[in-house]
Amino acid sequence: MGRAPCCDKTKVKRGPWSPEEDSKLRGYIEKYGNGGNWISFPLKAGLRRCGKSCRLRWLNYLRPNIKHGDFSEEEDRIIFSLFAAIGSRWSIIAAHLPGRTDNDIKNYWNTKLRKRLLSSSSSPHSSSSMPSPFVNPISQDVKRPLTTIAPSSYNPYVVSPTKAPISTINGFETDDHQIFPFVNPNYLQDLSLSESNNNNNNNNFSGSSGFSLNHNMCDHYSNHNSFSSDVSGNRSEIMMKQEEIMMLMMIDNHIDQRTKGYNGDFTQGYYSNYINGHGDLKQMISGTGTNSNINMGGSGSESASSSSSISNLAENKISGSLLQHKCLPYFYS
DNA sequence: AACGGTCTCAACCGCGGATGG
DNA sequence: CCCATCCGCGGTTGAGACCGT
Repeated sequence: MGRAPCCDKTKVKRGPWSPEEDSKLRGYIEKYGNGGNWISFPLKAGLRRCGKSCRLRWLNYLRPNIKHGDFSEEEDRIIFSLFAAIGSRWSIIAAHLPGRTDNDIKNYWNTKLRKRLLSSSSSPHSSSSMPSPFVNPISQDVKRPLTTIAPSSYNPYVVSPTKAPISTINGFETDDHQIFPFVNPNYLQDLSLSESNNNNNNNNFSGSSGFSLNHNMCDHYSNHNSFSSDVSGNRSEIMMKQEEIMMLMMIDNHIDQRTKGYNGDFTQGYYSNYINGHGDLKQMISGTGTNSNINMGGSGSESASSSSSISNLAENKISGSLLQHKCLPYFYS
């Protein structure tokens, strides 16, 4: 049994609003407000519309101080940062952009920003002024799934005990030189970050500063069982959950900002708590919640001994920045 | 000019959560 | 607690605008 509709669809007008309807809606709200109840609002205001439709029209279009028109670069930057931190929480993102509605931002993301993000990932030297965290110097030298793959169709844990080369797995073709991001929601567990100087771990992708990208996926592919060997010159491929790659975006972005003297607060404590499973990733990145005040100095043997590794990453960006390594994330959807 | 494909964005839909009786 | 109602959100749709041929 489905949910009861909020109103009788046969008795209300649908589709675009006329200037007369707009005027009625605006006039009534300016005079009386919505009366605390959108459902009964149309009757009171003399509109043959669904209450939800009235609410939407008011909030997204008629309400005062709504900003229409192009987004600024600063707004782009804020959207990128917040999306990286919290995902598609459009209402929260909108709260950081006065005059913009969640619907506006959602549309803008879906039609413009996401495409820019994708094109930046396939363009090794993007000239775009927006953050380009997906820029990958070897992006022309990778394979991708040819078409959208259902998440369940790709499961190396079940299908691939023989460690087949990644290029033979569903959808990959050797000669495919394009990149297309997908999101695979299945493999959150396959990736984590840590700060370590242990380069002997085959499941680590180690930057020169001792920063490690731990991944279990490589267990499943004999030709990718060691990222450290791959980064010495050959391509690496890795499956990542969207949230994970967004985290890397944030890291790279913050490292970027640090190199420019930005007074960033995204430092080691966040990593440590993330990799130790102590905190909520979103809270850590967005700086909210109980993990927002984690001290950055580091404590305990591991973090104390590597307290400067994030700084090292910043200072040795060419060798240290994750996304400049030949480690390409694939997205699945 | 005509046509078809693509893009944009206002509007819709249905769900989850909050609230109050 | 349970249930009904409403609100707010995020995903999706589709009409019209735009663009390339």
